[in-house]
Amino acid sequence: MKKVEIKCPIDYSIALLGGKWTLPIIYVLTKDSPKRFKVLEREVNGITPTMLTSRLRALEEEKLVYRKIYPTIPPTVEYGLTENAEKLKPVINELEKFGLFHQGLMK
Amino acid sequence: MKKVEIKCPIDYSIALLGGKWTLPIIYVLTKDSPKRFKVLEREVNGITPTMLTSRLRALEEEKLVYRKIYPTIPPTVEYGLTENAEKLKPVINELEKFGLFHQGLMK
DNA sequence: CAGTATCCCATAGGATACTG
DNA sequence: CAGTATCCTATGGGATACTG
Repeated sequence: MKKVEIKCPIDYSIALLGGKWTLPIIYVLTKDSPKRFKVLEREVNGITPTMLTSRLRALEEEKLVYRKIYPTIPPTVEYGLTENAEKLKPVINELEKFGLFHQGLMK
Repeated sequence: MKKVEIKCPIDYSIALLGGKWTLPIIYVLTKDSPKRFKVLEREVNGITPTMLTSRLRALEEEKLVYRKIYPTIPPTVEYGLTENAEKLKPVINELEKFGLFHQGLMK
């Protein structure tokens, strides 16, 4: 057991999740998934299409989000959480608890 | 990281903790606190004095770290976790678990 | 020892316009 | 609808040198 490198997974997680939009996107998907692009754009407050596309592509590569295309006219694309993303729920839950605590602390 | 008035606790936590060095600094302090500046510089791998100072000042303002100065020659300054920072342990723990899981997933 | 003072840069993120 | 294509900016972060 190398206790010394135990902080690496934390760096790793922060690199993965620490962006401005990553967890907000995942969060709205935890409440209801899958969702269409336009719905995400509306529910993730303040995000632009460019950023949304960019983050969704990354999340796909990281196997946290899947993408399903329906060849309709006009196009329909659905984004949903993968099984792997289930593992994020405790993380989100703890971040939420801490956020609430610290917000209370600072005012 | 900027101080914003964010409603969503998750956005808030990410804004607070999402930087490159914040959690690494806190993490080494969870293992043993307080620590002197030089010790932190050594244990937080890769950090520069500039960044370390910058992050420690922010963490002080956020009441997660305290600073104690001993008027010795040469100067001694100790940094330690506050009680509030205890609330971060579950967050760190979950981030660590997720990091390990996802690292395994991706290789 | 415990920092500052500068200067610099990459890139995350944003604004706007356009398309299959 | 679901994106791209451009272009641009702010700032988080880094390198180096210096000081009370």
